[in-house]
Amino acid sequence: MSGGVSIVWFRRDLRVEDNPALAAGVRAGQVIAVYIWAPEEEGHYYPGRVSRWWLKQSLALLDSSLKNLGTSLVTKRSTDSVASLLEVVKSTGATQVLFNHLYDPLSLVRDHRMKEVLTNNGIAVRSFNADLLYEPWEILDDKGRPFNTFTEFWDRCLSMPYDPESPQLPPKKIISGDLSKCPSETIIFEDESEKGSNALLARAWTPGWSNADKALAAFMNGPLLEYSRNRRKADSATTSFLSPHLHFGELSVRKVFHLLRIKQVLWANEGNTAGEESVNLFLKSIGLREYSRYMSFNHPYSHERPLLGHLKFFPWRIDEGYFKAWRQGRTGYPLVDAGMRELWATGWLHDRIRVVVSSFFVKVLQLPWRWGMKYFWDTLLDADLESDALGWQYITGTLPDGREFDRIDNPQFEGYTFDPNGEYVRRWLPELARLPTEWIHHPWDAPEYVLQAAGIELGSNYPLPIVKLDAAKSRLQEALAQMWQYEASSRAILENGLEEGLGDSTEATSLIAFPQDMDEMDMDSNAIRATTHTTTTIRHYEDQMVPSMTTSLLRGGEEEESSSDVGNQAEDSRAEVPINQGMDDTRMGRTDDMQQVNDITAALRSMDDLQAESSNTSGSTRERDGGVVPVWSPSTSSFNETFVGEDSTYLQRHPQSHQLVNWRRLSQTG
DNA sequence: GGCTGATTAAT
DNA sequence: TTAATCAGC
Repeated sequence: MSGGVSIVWFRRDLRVEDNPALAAGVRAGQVIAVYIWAPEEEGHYYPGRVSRWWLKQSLALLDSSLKNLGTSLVTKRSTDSVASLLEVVKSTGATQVLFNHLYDPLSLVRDHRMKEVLTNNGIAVRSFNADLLYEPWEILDDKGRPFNTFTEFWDRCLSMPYDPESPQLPPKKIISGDLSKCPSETIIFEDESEKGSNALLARAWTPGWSNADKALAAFMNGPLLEYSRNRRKADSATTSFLSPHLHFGELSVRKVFHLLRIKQVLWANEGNTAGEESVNLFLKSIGLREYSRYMSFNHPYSHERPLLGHLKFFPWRIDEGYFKAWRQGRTGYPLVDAGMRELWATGWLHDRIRVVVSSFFVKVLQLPWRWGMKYFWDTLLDADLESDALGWQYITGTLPDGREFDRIDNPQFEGYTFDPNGEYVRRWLPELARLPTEWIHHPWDAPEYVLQAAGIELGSNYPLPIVKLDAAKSRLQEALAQMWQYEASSRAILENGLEEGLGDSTEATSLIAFPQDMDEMDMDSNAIRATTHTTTTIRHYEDQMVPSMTTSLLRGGEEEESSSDVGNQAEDSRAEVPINQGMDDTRMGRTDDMQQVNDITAALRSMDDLQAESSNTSGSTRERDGGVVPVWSPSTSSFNETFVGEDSTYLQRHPQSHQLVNWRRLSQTG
């Protein structure tokens, strides 16, 4: 292979350090580094404004690093990244393509297709792990099945018989391939209207892999020590600020892991238990990121479907007024509103506050969790499909180890926990700045003279609670009762064998469309065309395993009518929304009966999908450093047996729930 | 040192 | 809510 030309396809691995694909290219001879911008392939998940801003800076820094090493980054604007890649291969005479793995559902499918297309064109394709401590298929329980609770997963990660790969140094020099026939194309990452807002971001953030390294050092030499003590503050100053760097792969998580471990040993030797504990906690948050990829790989639809089936029947409120009030920070609950204002203003939110606002969204407002997830996607600087899907499913209670759905968190109490002095609220809600701490998290209880002295007129310059908590509690009980009822009737339909007629006669989907005021954007059907047949290619150990996904499963995303940029919409309409003077519950639209019928039929349909799923592919094993690593197969992935285990307390308390999505039963029939 | 009620964190 | 840890007896 020496002397050959390799394409190194950069995606979310925007670093030269500890980048296995790049290193392999350098070893093999000449390198052509390529970045392809094809956001239309992301469908609904076209990157938001702040995310694009970050990407632009990060690519510029990567390019300059590559230039110092001897080549430069070729950028391409495309609507079909596989076709573009093939073009680059042909125009440069490359003989192999190297890339690092991604685990979001769209990438899994696209990368698999890419591999097939290139291989059919006689091009060698090799892929690597650069994003995780361990590949998802390496972490299995004693029976060889994937874990379905985080704690078990993470315990296993920390007790693996072999350590995560050690981070590699950057190459000293790159021999560039001939770029003359492969010119870069200009990529437009921001439009004129976005530039003003983006200018502010540069004050707080410095994207790019070398800056990520500095941020890591700053965190490890500073806030890390106090991490366990400080993590309960709404104030972000004590967090690592690494998540956007990690999202774009500017920072190697393996490097983070190894450095943390070294630090931990040092502190342990000094008897510094607080420091030791802090490292454990921070590692856990790294672990959650790992787990999000793990879940996405094993359940490639988890960004749009609840993993516990009964939630399909929850009667979400399709209420754009609620949605808007939440986005604008006008719910009347100061901690929630402060969070939403901070998110809007900065693209950032402390993890604790993300939990607060999303829990409020799902349980008090009863809005569909995917709307909230989409808004996070559009506005967060560290927007990350896998992490956000995991987070929202956790909050919604659709994971076996998620929060319990029927418990409503109280923003007032959370306020005094996370923001005891009200500083956070005062910073983001200037209209409440003069309110004494005693009332800062529940202004609706404040005596009139206190409000007057603080210049607050509730319902005028700050809203009354959009929904009172006791009302929210009873509404939630009703909704849950309804959910179980729908679930029971759909189960009855199933057991009576009526599913065929229903399942085939409708195009319904269990997905609730994003609000109509978002721009329509169709998915590129090529991008999500699933491969239902199996290739017999021999896998290299570093190869990407591909969970098989049926077309019908993926089509859920296509069929959906909607949307792209919630964030822009929010911006446009921000000023127009009057303060909500305590909304009348009866005005709130529920998903109507038709929607419920659709949901039920869709649930039935998805069972067909699952059955189709289980008939695909076959498993095998292969060597890895002397150990045997299972290759992905349906029996170790996805849909069978998962979440019906006895280990889930939620399911124990709600035994009805797993009748519907009993994947063990499904895979037997499939 | 062991019991008991309070506190807290929970993926 | 519950399990685990902690303070105080």
